[in-house]
Amino acid sequence: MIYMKKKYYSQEQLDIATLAKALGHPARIAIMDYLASVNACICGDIVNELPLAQPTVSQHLKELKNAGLIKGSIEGNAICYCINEATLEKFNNYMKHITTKIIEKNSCC
Amino acid sequence: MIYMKKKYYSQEQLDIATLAKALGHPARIAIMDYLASVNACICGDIVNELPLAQPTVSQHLKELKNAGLIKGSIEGNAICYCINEATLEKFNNYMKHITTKIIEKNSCC
DNA sequence: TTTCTTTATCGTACTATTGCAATATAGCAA
DNA sequence: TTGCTATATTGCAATAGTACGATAAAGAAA
Repeated sequence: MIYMKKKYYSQEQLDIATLAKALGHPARIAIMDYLASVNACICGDIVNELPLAQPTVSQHLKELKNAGLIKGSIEGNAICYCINEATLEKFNNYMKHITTKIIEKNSCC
Repeated sequence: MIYMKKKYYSQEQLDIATLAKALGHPARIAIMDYLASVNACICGDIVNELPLAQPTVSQHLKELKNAGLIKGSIEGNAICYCINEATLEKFNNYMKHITTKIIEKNSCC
């Protein structure tokens, strides 16, 4: 018997997957780490912090920015990047939500 | 002037990126959602839950399993999957850690 | 103005991911 | 045994991601 496929993806599932995907590369995790650890918002120092060429770092920054995980503001001829707390919070809440749901139940394996 | 690249990625950064990458697809988020919401650990019902063919679902389950996000146990000729809480917790802790670091500082943009 | 500095974009090569039909495997039922 | 059910694997086509050299853009400095 052929079953009907029950559903496509919800907007929330799409959103969370986009955020996770943006975080799904060590270079981008390293950028987030770095931005979180630096007192002020630093721009192109990230290039010196990573084992990657400048265009590659720029590309990773663009992806993080597109996902809403970081913000960039122009400062002279440099650009100041920093983490967008709100987006990170949204992601954390979703993950916490899933985790809580499991802990409430008795898992069977 | 040519700067030396300061570092490569830490093991933690590699691990977290792997977890994020595994979560970086709506189908795999939907699987996690479903596993979290179902009272008992269900196996191939996931195929009926998603708009994907069985081999594709099997592939996504394999990736989640490889990342350590889910566990599978054989039950007759079926396989019972469930979320690996420990891995999810590890991921959540890391994300929480980054978020906390930012909130402590005054971000500048 | 010219030059330097900083970041973004383009073009391209390479690699990885996604999805599925077909097939294989493995246990259960008869 | 044969057939059925549940998953996994293979093979392949299409798409997406990664990395970087070359170059562009745009403000700062001289």
